Amino acid sequence: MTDVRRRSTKQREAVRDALDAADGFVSAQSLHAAMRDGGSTVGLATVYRALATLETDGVADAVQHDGETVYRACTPTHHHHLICRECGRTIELEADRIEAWTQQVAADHGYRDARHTIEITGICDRHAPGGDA
Amino acid sequence: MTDVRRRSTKQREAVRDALDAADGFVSAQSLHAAMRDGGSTVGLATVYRALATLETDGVADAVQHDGETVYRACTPTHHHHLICRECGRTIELEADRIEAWTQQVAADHGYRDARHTIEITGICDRHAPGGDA
DNA sequence: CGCATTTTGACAACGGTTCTCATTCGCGAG
DNA sequence: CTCGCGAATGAGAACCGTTGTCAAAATGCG
Repeated sequence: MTDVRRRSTKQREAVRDALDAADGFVSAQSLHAAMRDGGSTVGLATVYRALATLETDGVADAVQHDGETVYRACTPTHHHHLICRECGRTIELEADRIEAWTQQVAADHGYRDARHTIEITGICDRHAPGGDA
Repeated sequence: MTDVRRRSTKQREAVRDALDAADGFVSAQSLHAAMRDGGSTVGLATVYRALATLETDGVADAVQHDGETVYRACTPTHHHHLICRECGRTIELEADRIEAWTQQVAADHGYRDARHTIEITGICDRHAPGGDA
């Protein structure tokens, strides 16, 4: 399952570079825009495809955000995110306890090959307490 | 924040009923189809709106599934889900430890009003181990 | 080099969700 | 009970992110 026949193309590399250069999470569209802005002529569909393969390869991290799929170059270690609902500032979290817990829970119920998604959102301290609903 | 001016309409009740009657998670579209199938004339947009308010009211649970938002009548207590990737069979989970952990982590980083999303997926034991990738 | 195969790019098509807006309905006031 | 205001509805268009199509170009192996 890991030996996917895959050619190396400059487009895919370009997407990967752009993703590395991006600060936090970016959507396929904005990444495409940024690339085009930087002189690249890569097509939108290609960006989508590249991002998908990048995720499959474990190089990119995909998260659903408000109906949009946002990607991010991810560190090799498994982690989760703490995201500010106001500004999108993201902090990476690692918690072995939680990893263990999810595996345990899945196993307890007879579920194999457990994966999990954990996202914590909040309002970070850079925002005045009275400013929002 | 909890006193949203809200009228009670038969449409919303119908949606709520339909959601209660549904087995597991259902999309707005399929719920609408089921309702129409059952003689209701509620519009699709209304189903979307009702589902949204239902979620706001804590009566329904929304989960993203493959680009679709699926809803489910949920128990009043906060919980998460363990979902089979093969058949969609769902088990509700409750874990105070995890709740506490998320709050703690958010607070540690100066994030207020923390919310979280936790989904665990796996392959449940009703499926033969050798059948899939 | 030559060929089989993969990948690309432009754009159409798709699907889910949201918006628009005139009409209807709920519900409190009189 | 009736009136009236504003929320809720419904039909369909509009939106938007994403995926499919398909001919042309690129890749890499022999």
